[in-house]
Amino acid sequence: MTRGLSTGIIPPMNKYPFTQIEKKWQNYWESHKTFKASENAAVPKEKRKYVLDMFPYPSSQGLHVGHPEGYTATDIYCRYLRMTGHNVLHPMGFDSFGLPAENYAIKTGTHPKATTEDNIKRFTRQIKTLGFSYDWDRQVSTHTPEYYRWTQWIFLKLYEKGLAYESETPINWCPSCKTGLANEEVKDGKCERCHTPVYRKNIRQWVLKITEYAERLLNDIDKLDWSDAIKTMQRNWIGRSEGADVTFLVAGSREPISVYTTRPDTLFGATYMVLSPEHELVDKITTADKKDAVEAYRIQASKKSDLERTDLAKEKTGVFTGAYAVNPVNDKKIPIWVADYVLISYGSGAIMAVPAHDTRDWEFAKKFNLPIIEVLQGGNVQEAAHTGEGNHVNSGFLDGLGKEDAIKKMITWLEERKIGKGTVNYKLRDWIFSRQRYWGEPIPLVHCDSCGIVPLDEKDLPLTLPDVKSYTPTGTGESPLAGIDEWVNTTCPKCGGPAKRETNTMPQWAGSCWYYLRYLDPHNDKEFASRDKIDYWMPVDLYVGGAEHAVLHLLYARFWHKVLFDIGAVNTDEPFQRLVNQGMILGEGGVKMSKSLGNVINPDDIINDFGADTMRLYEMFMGPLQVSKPWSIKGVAGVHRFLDRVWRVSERELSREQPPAELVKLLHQTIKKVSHDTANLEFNTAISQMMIFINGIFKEELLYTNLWEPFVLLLAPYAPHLGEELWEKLGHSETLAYAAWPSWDENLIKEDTAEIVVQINGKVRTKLHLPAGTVKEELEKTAFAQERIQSLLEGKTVVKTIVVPDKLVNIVVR
RNA sequence: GCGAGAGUGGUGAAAUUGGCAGACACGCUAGAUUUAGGAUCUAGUGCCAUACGGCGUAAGGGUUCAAGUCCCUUCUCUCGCACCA
Repeated sequence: MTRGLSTGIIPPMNKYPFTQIEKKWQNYWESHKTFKASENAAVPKEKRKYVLDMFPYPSSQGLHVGHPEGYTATDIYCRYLRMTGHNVLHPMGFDSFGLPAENYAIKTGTHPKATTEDNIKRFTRQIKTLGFSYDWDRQVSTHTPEYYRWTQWIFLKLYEKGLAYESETPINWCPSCKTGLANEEVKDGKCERCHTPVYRKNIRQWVLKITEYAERLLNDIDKLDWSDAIKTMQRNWIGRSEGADVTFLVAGSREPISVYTTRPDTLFGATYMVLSPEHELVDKITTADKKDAVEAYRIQASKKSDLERTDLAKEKTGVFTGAYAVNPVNDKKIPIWVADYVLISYGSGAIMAVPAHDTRDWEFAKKFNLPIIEVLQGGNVQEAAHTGEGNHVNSGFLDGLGKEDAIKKMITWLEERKIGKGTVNYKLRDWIFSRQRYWGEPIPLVHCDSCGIVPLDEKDLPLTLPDVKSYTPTGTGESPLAGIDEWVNTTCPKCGGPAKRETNTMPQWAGSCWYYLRYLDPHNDKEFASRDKIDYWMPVDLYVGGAEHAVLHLLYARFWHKVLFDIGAVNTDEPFQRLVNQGMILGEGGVKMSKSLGNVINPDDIINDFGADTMRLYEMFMGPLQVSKPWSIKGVAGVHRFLDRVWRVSERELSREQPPAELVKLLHQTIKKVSHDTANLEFNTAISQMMIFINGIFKEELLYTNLWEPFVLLLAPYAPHLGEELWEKLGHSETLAYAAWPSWDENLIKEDTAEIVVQINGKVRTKLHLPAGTVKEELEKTAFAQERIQSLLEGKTVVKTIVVPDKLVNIVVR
């Protein structure tokens, strides 16, 4: 027996044979296909539920304790739904393209497919040992050609709609992963995956026009039943702002420069302009004598990583181009500078600087001695930028106006003269969609010398990944696919002439953008999913997963779904109606679980020592699903003790007699509480109530069937193996997975006596036990009649008395 | 800096609408049992006080008969964004 070695503590003696029980029922469910879902037309729409887990990346580390948290929550909920008469779709699959398998391939030469499929096997086994009620016949893995055929198909639709384009603009380059990254994959200027600082690099990229959907992605957030935290994050990420584009002309050359500003009303205070170092006009406008200085500055700026560029924000840098622009409102000549505090990627990459009322411009102006002109009253602009409200001054036709009016008036003025217009801007940028790596979906396009870019014909999908000799990225901006001549060289689908395949692959997010649709019809080889099945199940009723996907996966998937909606392929414009983010499970003591701290818990060990039911129950008992909470092996043992007690109770002699009224009441209270809490995903308090129930009947010698049968059904979604075993012990031959959920009788729950708290000035002085429903007058009378109350009231004046039936009497005295 | 969320015993936490703060569990204390037990059972366990009683939900203020819950100020922590013009 090696039991106990793995978790480091000796587990309680195995009083209930969880190992055998769990194996037995897992086999039963699998062989009976107990949880197979089908599209039964007789079930009305509101009784169909699609409950989805975020599918895992099958890493080589296997499952960690964070995975079962969300999976257990949805599993309990699904089992509850089935027992309450719902048709439930609950699938699982794998997000199986990704860098770790490829990096491993570079190191060892093992094909990522082999690693990935081994890991999938391991994950599947681990997930199955937890007894989740997935319909495994619907499992999908995004790396299989049967799956990515349709990922490519959707890409072609995006391309057809003009939502995919090639671009050479600078992108975030991770030198360690040797690939470009989307903005969403950069955190604090570092690669989200490997924490290497990223820098900007010009690479030919495929980009998806997510910005075209920015407004809808923003507005439709309101329709979603998601946490405010995630909704706010998405809104901030989209970052809508209203303002104006204003065109300045370069003095002399009359070259137009467009700037975006949210404060066109401060135009009279614009004392200089700034172009970002990457701005295309820099070369054109820089005067001969400044060429060297400007060029040096641009080179210096381009070498900075994003991290350096933002971290060194305290000290503004910049260089004068020698050129001047004309401020269109007053025809004043203002100098044009180049500075890296202006970003090429936002607005037009150029700004009008209003140092009096913008902190960044103020700092810059102070450093380089540029004029500061106050146009809003209320501060001392020589001392600090005044960014608050104020009436306009020094602003010609805007003088005396407040912010709102002045903005409106200025926009009208600009529009009349055709030198500007009101516009909306977004922080959201287009989604850089190609990766210079091997292990991803090939992009189904070819480059033809005579026809240009030509999409593959749908019937030629999937375009499969060829085998390569070396997985090492070239690092020059081409994927390892570029080295496979026989794959790269092809013929043009349009003209039949020689052509080259696109060698970039799709980012990992591609497959997860639509997997919830493939579950609906995973074996369909005619369509990505049949419309009937989409109509039957969509949208997803409940989606549970970690908050780390707040702006990546969840925004991308919403975008693709809207595109699919627009081409008439799906029935809803949002995929995930309700979203719940589970909290993180921390190590003992509240620190993060990490390999370096050696505090990572392997679910296999817990299952070996305590059983899957204990593992499930413990993770739900720790606290509310949505919050982070620390692991405690003592807590695991405590929950195991509870299940052990349940088992021991079940071994008592069964009695068909009517149980004592007190216990019937306890049962009905328990049914009510567990029903309510399970429906609301408040599993921790539901478990507490079941513990209270067991504590209540534990003292009895007999086990009353009338109490036990309903309780077993309540427990079953939480501890399904034990539930089935106890159900069988009660003489049932069929699974309880579809047994009717117990109902409660409100009359049996009612207490017949109420404990009434008697307070004086809000402090509890005594308690009364009176029949429930006793009228106010009677309560008040009884309260005042109490000896203790009488003595405490001596010498005091009663100001008033508040009576809450069945709750309290509060006597206010002076 | 901006945005969002959270602060309750020794620990994880609970508390429909403002109505007995701390359910349930861990840990701890004492006892029972001796069946190898770190198993099981019983009782106790917010803090101060021998007691009467008092004090307690980050701190301070407010509304109210009554506040963990509502309002204001401050502090701390977590998460997200971060020169977004």
